[in-house]
Amino acid sequence: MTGPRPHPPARPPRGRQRASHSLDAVLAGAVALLDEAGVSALTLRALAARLGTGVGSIYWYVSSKDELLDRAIDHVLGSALTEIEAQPATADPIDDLRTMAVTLFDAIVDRPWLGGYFMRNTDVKGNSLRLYEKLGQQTLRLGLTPRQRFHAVSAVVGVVVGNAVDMGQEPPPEVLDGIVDREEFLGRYADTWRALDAREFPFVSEIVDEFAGHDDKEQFLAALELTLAGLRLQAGA
Amino acid sequence: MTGPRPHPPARPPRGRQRASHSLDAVLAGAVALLDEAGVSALTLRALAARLGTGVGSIYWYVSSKDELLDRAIDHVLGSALTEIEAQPATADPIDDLRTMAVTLFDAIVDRPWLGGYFMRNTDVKGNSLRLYEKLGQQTLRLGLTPRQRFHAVSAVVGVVVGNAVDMGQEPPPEVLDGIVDREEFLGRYADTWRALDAREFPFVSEIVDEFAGHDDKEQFLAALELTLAGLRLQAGA
DNA sequence: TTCTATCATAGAACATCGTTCGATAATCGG
DNA sequence: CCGATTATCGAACGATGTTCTATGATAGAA
Repeated sequence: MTGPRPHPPARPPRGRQRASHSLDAVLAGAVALLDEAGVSALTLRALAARLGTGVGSIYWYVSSKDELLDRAIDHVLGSALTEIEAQPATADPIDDLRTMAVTLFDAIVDRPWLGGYFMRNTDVKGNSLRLYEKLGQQTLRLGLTPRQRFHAVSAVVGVVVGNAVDMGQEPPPEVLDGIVDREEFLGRYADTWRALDAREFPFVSEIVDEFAGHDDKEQFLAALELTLAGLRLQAGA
Repeated sequence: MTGPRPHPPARPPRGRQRASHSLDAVLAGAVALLDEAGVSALTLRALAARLGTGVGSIYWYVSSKDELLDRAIDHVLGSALTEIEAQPATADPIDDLRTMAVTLFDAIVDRPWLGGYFMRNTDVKGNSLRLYEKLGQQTLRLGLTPRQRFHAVSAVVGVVVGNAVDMGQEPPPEVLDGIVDREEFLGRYADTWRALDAREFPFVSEIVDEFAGHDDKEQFLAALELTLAGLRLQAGA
């Protein structure tokens, strides 16, 4: 084994690039890994390899992997935030609340790995807090007590999170490798349900077809509609 | 280093105990570890030490750590299921739905580690599916389409999950060690929020006091009430 | 009783991961 | 030109999930 070979510059040192890797580059690489293969693919070594640096370098920009994940999440939440801020306000706060929630959900559809870690850190300076604020501002236009407002936003966020964690689960290897598509996977699952005794499982038996062809987005929208209906009722009273 | 010392019987081989460690014993040990210090404490080596065996033995009962976790979850969900099955049905399906959801949530309050992994596997033969069925049976008493029933149950489960994942997060070390209690931790968090500009963060500023003294259970109940109200509206129409 | 196939156990060994650490450039103010 | 700061790299460490082989226990067959 050769000793530690000192510093073969990974990049041509030409030009004046002060820092060959900024924090943004590290975050972008992390997000790319997450997008490609989920949370399990985000590895310090894999990230270093993608950036063409060593593992130690990453720790100069970030103090731990947890912080790396937090910052990566905040990074992508920034896009959702600007998108939400661009949406014009209508006369109905609850309609606006729905639009925002849908935007959030869509962001998670695009990046399923977000599902499990969404709203992990409501840090000041973070985009989570701004998102939270944006949602809350709509409740300020409703005739509610502060506590009701607080609970209303929590409920809406809860609906988003509750429906997103399902998607956050890493799909089984056979569908990830493309051997089996999602439709067939769901179909197999449904078949095991169909084999159940309809007397012991009357509900599952009745909705198995709905499950077999179910759309996550539609499912989320239905759940959102229920809490928004409840909220409208509460605000009207 | 001494060589592999063969087989010091971990248990007195008296009596007729066929297997000194049953699957139930392994699961009980896993649950105990989870209850004591969360998911990060569930380690094959820690579990082996607690059971007084070797790591390899555990793999005789379980094929992977994922399966171990799945089975441990299903193990504790069994208690929740029997508790739910013991609840007498009332005349109002939605009231029963609420009772069941609360029971589920309470189970997660007792075992915060459940939060993140709740409803991970709706395997046949598993208690998740039976729980799902039990919830669904209440919707069968409502005037809804199959799709609406399917969505209703998903919504209720979503509320439970959405409010449970927050609790599933492992608390920071300082509160886990008892140096700082939860109240003070929340208080510090709230203080950083209070320092925000009220013009830029009108909502957060208004609800910061609600947040500082908020109760997870109450928050969950409020969210649940909203979707149940929406559901009642839908069933009535 | 003895033999043998199966049940069950134990822990070393391996690959991978997050993290730490010291060595070493590159850069810049003085 | 020099010290301090900034930035980089990869070896090494400890912990973890998993595999593997060796071995003891057990029960039925001979």
